[in-house]
Amino acid sequence: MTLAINKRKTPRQIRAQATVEAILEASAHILVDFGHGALTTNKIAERAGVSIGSLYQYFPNKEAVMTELIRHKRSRMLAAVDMALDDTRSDVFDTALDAVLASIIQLQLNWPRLALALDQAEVFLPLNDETILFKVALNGKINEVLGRQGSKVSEQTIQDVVAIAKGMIEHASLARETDEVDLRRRIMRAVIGYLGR
Amino acid sequence: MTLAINKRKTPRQIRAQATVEAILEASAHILVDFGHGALTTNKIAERAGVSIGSLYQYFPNKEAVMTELIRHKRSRMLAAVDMALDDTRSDVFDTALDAVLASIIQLQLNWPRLALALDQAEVFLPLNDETILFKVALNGKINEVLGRQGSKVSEQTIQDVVAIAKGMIEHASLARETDEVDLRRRIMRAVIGYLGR
Amino acid sequence: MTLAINKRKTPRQIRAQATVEAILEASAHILVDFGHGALTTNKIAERAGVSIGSLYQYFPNKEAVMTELIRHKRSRMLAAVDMALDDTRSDVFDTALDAVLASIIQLQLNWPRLALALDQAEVFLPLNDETILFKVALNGKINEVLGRQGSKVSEQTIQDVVAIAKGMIEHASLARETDEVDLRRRIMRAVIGYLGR
Amino acid sequence: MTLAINKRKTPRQIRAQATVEAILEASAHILVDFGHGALTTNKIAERAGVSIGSLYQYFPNKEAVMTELIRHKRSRMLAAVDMALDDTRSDVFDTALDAVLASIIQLQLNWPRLALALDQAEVFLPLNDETILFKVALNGKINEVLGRQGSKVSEQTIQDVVAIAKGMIEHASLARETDEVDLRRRIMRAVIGYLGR
DNA sequence: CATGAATGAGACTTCATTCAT
DNA sequence: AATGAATGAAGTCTCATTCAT
Repeated sequence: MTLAINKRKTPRQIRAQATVEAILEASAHILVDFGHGALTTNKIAERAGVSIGSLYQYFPNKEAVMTELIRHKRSRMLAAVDMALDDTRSDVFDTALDAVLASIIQLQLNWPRLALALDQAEVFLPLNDETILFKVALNGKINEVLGRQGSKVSEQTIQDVVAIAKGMIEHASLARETDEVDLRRRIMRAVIGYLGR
Repeated sequence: MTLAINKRKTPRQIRAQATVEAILEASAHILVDFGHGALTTNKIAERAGVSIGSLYQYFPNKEAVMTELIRHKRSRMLAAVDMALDDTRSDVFDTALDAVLASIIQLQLNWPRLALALDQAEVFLPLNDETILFKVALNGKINEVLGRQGSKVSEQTIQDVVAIAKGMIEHASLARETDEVDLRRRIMRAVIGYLGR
Repeated sequence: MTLAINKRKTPRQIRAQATVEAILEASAHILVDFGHGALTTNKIAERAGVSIGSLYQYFPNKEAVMTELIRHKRSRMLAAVDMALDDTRSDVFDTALDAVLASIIQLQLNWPRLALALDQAEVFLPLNDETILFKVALNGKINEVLGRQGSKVSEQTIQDVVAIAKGMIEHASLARETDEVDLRRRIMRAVIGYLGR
Repeated sequence: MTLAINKRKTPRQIRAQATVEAILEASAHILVDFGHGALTTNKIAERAGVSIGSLYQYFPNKEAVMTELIRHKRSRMLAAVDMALDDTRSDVFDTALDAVLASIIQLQLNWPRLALALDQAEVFLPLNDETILFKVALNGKINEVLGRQGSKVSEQTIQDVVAIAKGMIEHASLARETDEVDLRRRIMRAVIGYLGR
């Protein structure tokens, strides 16, 4: 039992992993193509090429699928921000912020419909521990970026910066903007303006 | 005309008008108390103290109830902005912007749950003519405010300002902020910063 | 009370009569334009320019409206047959049959959709006394026509002749035939052939 | 292909096939026992000993159940006519017509109420491709029968023969006739008389 | 484990009919 | 009488979930 923990995945586990991913991918596609209202467990299973019974083998209920989708999105976002921070050779504030914004924007504008759908779904889900943890983690990273500016920033400031960026990125998604560079420039302007130089 | 599109029948008697209002009020309460997922026509009718048949006498379907709710919210918002602009004796930019923000914030923080629920619902509804008209009208008013600053502003700028304010207000709603004055101050800072002096 | 029975209709009665007729006419139009499935009491009242309450003033229920429509159709049919028989100067069998068929065909092909709809409705209604009386009356008249042929005819023969004519006329309705003369000729052929000269 | 049009899902397991048959049988029984107006999806499912969900697993809507019933009836009719034609050793016209009539009459008088109900339902359904194909197929077979008479017959003649037979058989159904032999004799008389030797 | 048939609560909606005004 | 607002039983259909095979 315990011995197996760190062992390479058995074929069974590999297949299970593939099934889970097929289900998540199918869900994302349905959200993108037909919207939230068309996301039913039967359609997900069908599109994933899996039986409905199998879906319930891996997810206790429909909400769990959505939750997992959101979890993935959050992971990608945190990872993207981390990578942006690592990539940033200089510790210059502007460069770091720019890099972080670029990574987030890219994430959102890549599949704007999916991103918007997940944004919506997030509101449906109860404000659970996981959500709080994510926000704490993200705010921590943003804090790190803003810290490079020199002065200390308050929690409120961090939240405001996130709110500003989120508002502008979501609007860009809805407006089907595609010019990521321009969007980033405008968000930079808003954030820096807000921070008051 | 436009108003009648989603109506099945225009109430002629006072009683009918009361029924329509009861339905809308009940819908708002359910949204606030239990959220979007609990909003069913039967529950609405029950809470409104009205038969399900009466609901369908005045609304062709469930979506129409939501639409009407959104329509009301938009009307209130435009009216509030108008009033803010009228009230502003001076033509000073800052004062006008402050007044407009105050009125909008007040609307949103008054019933934050309802406002958030309607924000969500708005995304579900297709971007129909009515939505476009509302955005044009709102942007026009914001343009008027920003114009008092002296220089001309682009459509993009207007949209960005709206996006910034919307993002910050929605975040405040979610965070259950209650200090409207502070929120307004921070939004002012972001907007003025974005506009660049 | 009793004194009034034979008096000229009062204005009130005249208005009532007009309402009843408006209702029946509206029903016929709806049947013709939208079919049986679209015939609802509210639509009837609306199209008749009458309130739903008034409809129920004159008809105890929806079925009664249909029944009255069928009653009218039957009256027209019996009257048409009577007239055809009266008009026929000669007592020659062929001429009489031809005249009767002409009148019935004309009735059916005039508003084929209404006629078909009423044919259908007839089957829905229970086989009541009125229906039996109508059939007896019609068969009596057909018997009279067939009698002019010389020999006596059985009840079975009468029914068969009616069935043949009804089958052919209904098919002509469905097939949207318009050549009444040709249809009559073919029915004559079938009936005379059946009677065996 | 054509068969699948109104099907939601083709049953793969024996259990599923049984469900579909139970639904159709229940529908037929309800039509026979209570008539068209009592045929509701809930009653069908209940009588079939199946959940309402199962009904909708195999039929997209209520109309599809009726359609399938009619489809079955048509299949039985075409098969019966084919068998009658095959059985008829001699190519004598009278014998062939007699055999065909016998098979059709037998079908209709077997469950007269069901047959009548389906006749009615047929009129409700739009004259779709399937209906046209059926009529063409049936007329083709009748043409074959009539052709054995020697002379060529027109399309009009075929239709008239079908209309005569249909009219008489339906009347026999309604009149609860049970003497199939006599009915066949009378129809033969009408058809042969119409054809005029 | 996988499959997919089956389930059934419950959502939306219609429409014949009633009744206060 | 006329009006039309209101009623609510009942019908159609969906979809998350279970369970026998």
